[in-house]
Amino acid sequence: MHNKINNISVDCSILGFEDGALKILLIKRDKEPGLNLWSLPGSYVYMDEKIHIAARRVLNELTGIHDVYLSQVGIFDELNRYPSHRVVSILYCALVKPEILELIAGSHAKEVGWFNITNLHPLPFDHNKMIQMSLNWLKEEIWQKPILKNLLPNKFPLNQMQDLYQSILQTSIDNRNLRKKVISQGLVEKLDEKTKGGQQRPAYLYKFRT
Amino acid sequence: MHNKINNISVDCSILGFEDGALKILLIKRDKEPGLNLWSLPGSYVYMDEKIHIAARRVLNELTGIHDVYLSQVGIFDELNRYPSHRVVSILYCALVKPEILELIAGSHAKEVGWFNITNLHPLPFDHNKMIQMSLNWLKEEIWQKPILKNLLPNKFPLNQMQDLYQSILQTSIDNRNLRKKVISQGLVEKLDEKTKGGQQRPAYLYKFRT
DNA sequence: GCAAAAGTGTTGAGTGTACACCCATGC
DNA sequence: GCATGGGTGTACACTCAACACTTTTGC
Repeated sequence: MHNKINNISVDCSILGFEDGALKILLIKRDKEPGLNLWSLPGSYVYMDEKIHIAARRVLNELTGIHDVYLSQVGIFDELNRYPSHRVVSILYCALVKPEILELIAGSHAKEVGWFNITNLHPLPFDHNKMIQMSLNWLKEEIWQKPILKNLLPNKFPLNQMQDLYQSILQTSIDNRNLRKKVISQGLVEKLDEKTKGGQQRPAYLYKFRT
Repeated sequence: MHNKINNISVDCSILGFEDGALKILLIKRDKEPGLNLWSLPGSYVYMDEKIHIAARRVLNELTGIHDVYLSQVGIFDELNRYPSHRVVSILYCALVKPEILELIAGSHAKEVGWFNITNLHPLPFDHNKMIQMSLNWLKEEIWQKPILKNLLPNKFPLNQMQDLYQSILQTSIDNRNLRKKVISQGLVEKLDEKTKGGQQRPAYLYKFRT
């Protein structure tokens, strides 16, 4: 039924944000080539399956979760990118909220782990390049669409949002300017609620509008 | 030698600008499916060929020309987009200067023709969608990169440039504002030369910088 | 009361947009 | 001299970037 197209695959770069740092989800490969190496999750595309469906399938098999933001970011087609034969891979990037992040780590389908995206060790195939492309894609998208919604909790203090911007852009941002911007643009909305349990002054929580 | 990957193809949307209108190059298909229908030029990708090379090959076979601006714009993967079997197609968009435009029309490799991009008749497969995506892509790129360079002659009056902007964006633009913008940004440079042979006041010619 | 993080305003530069008339040439 | 397209300037609104101190809480 589900014949593979063995020249076309998808790979997923699954990003999350925790403890002020961007993380990526890797799996320990359970087959050759690259057995036991940490790598991006991926799969061949089936003959009767649209490509983005294949990407969702990979995500679901891995996490059991459906409502994750997913976007196509590029094509990798180096002739020798995969050792055994020619495989063209379509790269997808998924963004997951912290609420789901823990859940995924606990899944027992495969051995999975969240890795800090900075100073990541070498991965097999062209997976480091793929991650680099995901980050570049994210940098571009960040000002175009309210995409950070998918990396932040439903309620968050603005400073957490600022940390996220800074992690992605790899620069520091003026807090007054950022606050003014996201509020005046109507991107976020202040709630009647504050953080508690912190060691200092509590912060107002915000949520994304729309 | 050159085995086809028969699930992966490229299609090329080749755009030009002439007589104040955007045009697209179509070929009359010389094989089934769609024999004798006008359509985008395309080809399977070979096993030992990168995808963008396949796109250039299509262009070269058709026109004999090498230095054409070419960019990947999207992937088409509807299950039934091609009648006989599953083919995933990568869409490329090429931009050609008027100097080359005539030349291509005269090539005798295949029956080719330039068509006005507005009110284009229905094309086979998903080719109308592809063209639509090319136009959307062009609209986005137009302010990001000095891409119009590839659609205008080497020397051109600013009003011609304005016509091109307007054709692409499908809106009218204030000429003072546009002139100010492209000059102050250093996008174009005034030459010591004017149009001649026109029926009215000659216009200064400009060229793209870089 | 003090350490630590949260929160807040103003100014200047630059950019985008709206808008209407004179200019140079061919005929 | 007139029709045709070529060319020009100003004023306002908005957006962005730079910059440092006060406030609130937990301990």
